[in-house]
Amino acid sequence: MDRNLLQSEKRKRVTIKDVAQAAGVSTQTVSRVVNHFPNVSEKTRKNVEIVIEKLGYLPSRLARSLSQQRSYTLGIAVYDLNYIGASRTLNGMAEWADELGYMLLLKEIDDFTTGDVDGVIDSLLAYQVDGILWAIPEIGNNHAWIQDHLKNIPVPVLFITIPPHKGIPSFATDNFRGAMTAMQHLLNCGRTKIGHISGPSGWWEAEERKRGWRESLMEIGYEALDQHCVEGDWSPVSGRDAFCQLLKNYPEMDAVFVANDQMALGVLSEASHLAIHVPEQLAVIGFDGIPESAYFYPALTTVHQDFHTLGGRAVQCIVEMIHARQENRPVIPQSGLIQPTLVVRESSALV
Amino acid sequence: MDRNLLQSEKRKRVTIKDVAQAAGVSTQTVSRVVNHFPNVSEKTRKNVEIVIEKLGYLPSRLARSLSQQRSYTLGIAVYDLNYIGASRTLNGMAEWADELGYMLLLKEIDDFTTGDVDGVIDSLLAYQVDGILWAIPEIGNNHAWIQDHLKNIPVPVLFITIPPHKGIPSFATDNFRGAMTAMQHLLNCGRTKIGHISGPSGWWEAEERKRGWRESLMEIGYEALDQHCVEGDWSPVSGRDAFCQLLKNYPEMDAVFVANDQMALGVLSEASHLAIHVPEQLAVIGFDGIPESAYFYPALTTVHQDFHTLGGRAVQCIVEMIHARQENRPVIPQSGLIQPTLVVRESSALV
DNA sequence: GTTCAACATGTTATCGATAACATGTTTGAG
DNA sequence: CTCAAACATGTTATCGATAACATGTTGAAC
Repeated sequence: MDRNLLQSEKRKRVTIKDVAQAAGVSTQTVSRVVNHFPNVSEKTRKNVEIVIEKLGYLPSRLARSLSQQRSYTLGIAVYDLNYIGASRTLNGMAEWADELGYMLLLKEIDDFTTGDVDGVIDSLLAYQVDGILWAIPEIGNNHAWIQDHLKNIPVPVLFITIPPHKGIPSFATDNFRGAMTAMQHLLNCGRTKIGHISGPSGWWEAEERKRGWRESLMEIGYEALDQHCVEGDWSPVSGRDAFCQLLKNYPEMDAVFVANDQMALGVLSEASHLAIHVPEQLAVIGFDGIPESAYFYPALTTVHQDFHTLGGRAVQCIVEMIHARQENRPVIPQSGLIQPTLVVRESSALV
Repeated sequence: MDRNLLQSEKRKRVTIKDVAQAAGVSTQTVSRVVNHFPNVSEKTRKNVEIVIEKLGYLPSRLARSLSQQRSYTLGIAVYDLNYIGASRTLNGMAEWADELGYMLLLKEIDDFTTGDVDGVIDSLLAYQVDGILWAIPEIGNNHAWIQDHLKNIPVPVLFITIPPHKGIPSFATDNFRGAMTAMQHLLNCGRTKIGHISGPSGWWEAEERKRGWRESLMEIGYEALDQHCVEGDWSPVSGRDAFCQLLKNYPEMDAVFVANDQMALGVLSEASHLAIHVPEQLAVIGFDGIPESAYFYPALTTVHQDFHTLGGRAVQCIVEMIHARQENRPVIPQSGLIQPTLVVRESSALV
């Protein structure tokens, strides 16, 4: 019964030709009307518009892309949408892309260690994206290919969450500064025996946060010992496990700086089981500022990064690059570091 | 200095013509090689492949889409990527889209109450998507347009997280059954005075969960009173506020079924502040099964929905619909309800 | 040695739009 | 009244590929 309903749409798409014919003008004139060109008489314009409305004509962006050699489409390569950072960044991108009249072509990759990076780029380029936003975390030197391949990519590429390289446009949160701020806060609270639970080694973000931990300790003359830092994989479980290890390595620890909120949650949970009082016995501070963190027990002090803005800025930036190239202006690679902000809550009260 | 590097790519894209010329064959032959058609001599094929490799030829999917009248692209309309469900669903979609050779064209909309739904659809159709996945929550009857417009959409549309309608393909989690399971569990634990914190009224998901709450109580002869349910907006804050209200409305309450984990987190947090012991005095159960919930304090019992599978199934389903239409087979609208699973943790232990 | 199928390849038209160029029509200055 | 600029519109070529059709070659059957 409903077959009818679902099949009836087999009819052909209304094209510019149909409109032209129905309106008794050339396709070019229709095109002019659609694109709001000047030099179309008011009468013709009205007439064409009426026909367009009547036929329900929808210009094919595809055809336009082909003839104009640009698609008003941005290619987005993301690593793992399950990661809150990725989805929020994407959220910011979507908003601005919409604002600026671009569509997003999404490609999620699950394993960024393999070399099929080219495959991803190619599949985006095949769709003629006008620019590429590369939001894959930099781990180790999996960006080695950048140097090799960038010059072969015919559209602007902007990297998200990679360290600033000379001449390579990128946006990222200032992880190092964020970490320093967090540590400063702990020190201000009177803690000095501060352990660290880091993200997976090799990840730039993890390294930077760890560096913040290390350097802030060194600044005040303390040494950041290797065994005072245990590595997690960003997940709550790993945070808990790392915490257990850390307790062994560093029993006198009075604070712990955890590289993200989810692992911090694992820490809080375990601390509670072990009857370790937070913040009295142990101050805990996280990173990311996920909305849940305000309701952890106790409420988590954290370094809040503004993913939404990050994504938004990235889109604005790459669109600017695209326009520059379009108009044959030189494309000046810009890099931006977004400053995160410290959100102080219960888990790090004064001693 | 790096201007050079970033501008050097101005050179033209390598097209099928370039390859044809360089290989001394017609474009058609190149096309045949690229698409692995039979009836190409081994010698020619090898030769062409070598030229392709040498020139770095990348077929334009755009051109192909235009001539084939299909784009191997799926349009995705999502509501709010910040919502964990949306991003995880998208994750599942991306995985399967990749698997099946489709790209995702993403459109996020922020306000689904306004009538510019057509605008979103049109912008997807303009890009000639082969099918549309509509992952916008159904609130109230904002789907009224479905009946009116579906027949005008020239590609298959599949709805995610809307109630099954006759003849309209959709996928969703079985919220009602999930809620029933949750309630059953609480009842098994010996709780009978069960309150509910619902999602925003009008949301189908919220209504279904609430219905599960109501009906399971009625089944055993209890009445679900209006004041025993307070509405939240899915956020932790709202969960906390609703909980406070609920405590007033229903002081003797011994369990609360919360419509999502984030609001449940708000409840746990407040309970802890008020020194209400969970689960001894109050059992708490959530919905969604976000990974953090295992580390809440206490660990949260919850109804886990498999967003990833939901997204994946949706993509598989719409691709099947697309193929059916392509081959002029009748498109039989399928609807699927994905069953969620109960995850029992500390927050709901036996009395 | 024909003849026809199977194979290999090339030609032309087409997808839906726009760019570039061409043509015809006003209109106003002189 | 003439002429050129300004305006309105149409024609043709093009974007990069593929479908449909056309042609040429080979080889096996009779």
